[in-house]
Amino acid sequence: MLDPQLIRTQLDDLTQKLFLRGFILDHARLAELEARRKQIQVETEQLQSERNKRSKAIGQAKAKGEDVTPLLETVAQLGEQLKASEMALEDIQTQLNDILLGIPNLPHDTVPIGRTGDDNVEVRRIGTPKEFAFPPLDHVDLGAKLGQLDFETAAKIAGARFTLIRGPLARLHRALTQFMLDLHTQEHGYTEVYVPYLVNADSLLGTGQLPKFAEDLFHIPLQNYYLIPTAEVPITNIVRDLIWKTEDLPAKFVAHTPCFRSEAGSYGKDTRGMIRQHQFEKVEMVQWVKPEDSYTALEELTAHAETVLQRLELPYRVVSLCTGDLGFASAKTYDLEVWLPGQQHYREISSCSNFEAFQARRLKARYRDPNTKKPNLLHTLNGSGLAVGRTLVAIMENYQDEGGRIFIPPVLQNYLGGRTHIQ
RNA sequence: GGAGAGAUGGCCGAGAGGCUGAAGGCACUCCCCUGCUAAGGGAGGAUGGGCUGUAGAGGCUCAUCGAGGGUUCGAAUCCCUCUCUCUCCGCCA
Repeated sequence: MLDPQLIRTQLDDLTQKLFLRGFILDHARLAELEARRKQIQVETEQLQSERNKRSKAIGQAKAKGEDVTPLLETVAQLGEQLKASEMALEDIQTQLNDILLGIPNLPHDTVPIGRTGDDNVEVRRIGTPKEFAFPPLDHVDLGAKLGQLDFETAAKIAGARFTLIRGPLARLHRALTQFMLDLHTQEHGYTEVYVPYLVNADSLLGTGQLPKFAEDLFHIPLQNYYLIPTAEVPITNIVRDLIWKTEDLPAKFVAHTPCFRSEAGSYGKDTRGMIRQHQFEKVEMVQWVKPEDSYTALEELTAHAETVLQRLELPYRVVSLCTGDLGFASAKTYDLEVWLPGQQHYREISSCSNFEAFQARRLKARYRDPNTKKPNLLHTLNGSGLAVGRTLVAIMENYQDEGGRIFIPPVLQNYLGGRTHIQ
């Protein structure tokens, strides 16, 4: 959520910045609602003040043993008036709040301006795609050849967009999460957390998935739980409604969780293979930091994710998302895209974002500023480190040989009991 | 699932219709005292919002005692619903 002050004081500027990311703000309606809000709120508070004064007087008169009936008469219609005013205020505040909750974050000044993914800017490219002496297969064919990747059985058990992995490949998949967690906890200073995979609506509201993106989520209506679409939700909500100890900043947490996404609206997109699934594993890094540190933190967080790719010796590039491609809550995002020989394309494998105070405002996530001694909103960040399923895909495709064997990257071999390849 | 108890400021903990935005304590900030530390004395201080403004100085004001409704001129305090926590029994990985 944006600072409501911006709507009062810098509506034009705001409208313009939001336009850059493709969001049309209903400027006139907002201005009108805001004017009415101001009038009604002042009115309501005056009435409340009046009521408080008179009630206090009644109490004092009563204490002295005086007759209070004349005083009671003077308050008689005040109650009705107040009730009507309060209802009007509540109504308008609900309207304003609904609008506010639907407004995306403002892009940071360093975010490239553009409309679609084609306008994203490549920041750097690390590693060189391997030249294969044969036409490299994609992971689906490789998995079928190995007999270890089975989409048909998964479809029977659950439906489309699910995967069944067998044997050594399943172990490799598990090894990847262990490797990633070990790296981030042992070398990057993150605290591992185990979190709920089902969350309530408040948590999703806090991180920004609700109310706008309900159709992307799996919802369990009976108990009113939602399956998490990313560990960002449970981890970031650790700070909800808290004043975090300033000496415990920056806070850095990492978790491995499954992620569940309905993928509504992506029909026909990435239908082949395990690139886009209803259920996938991810190792997620989350930080909350002082506002002045958040852009340094974004660079560090991105580097932490990159380290995974570097250790796995996978070629990748870093892309700065343009204003039009930015996620709803993000002020700035770097995507890491790994090279997939089977597709001859770089594909997103991690997304690292700085949300500034956008989530923190919804979450009431604060710290005490040592200078002012006042609570202040934190900045939150997160990034995948990495998406495990896609990492498995990347390893299969980049480490295949002509016979369809998959070599295991050296850093992973210990996690697989010394195994050097899968066949 | 059954029976009971509870939820109050950064933390602990009183309060049981009006003078309580909330005693007391801890932690915190400032001052005094002390050779240093410890101890002691004094002062301050919740959070969020609105209006005004010499616009992070001030002034006025509203809301908030788990959440949401209700009763009342007036609710932390009474009533209803919900959530969560704890204890005992049952069940279970």
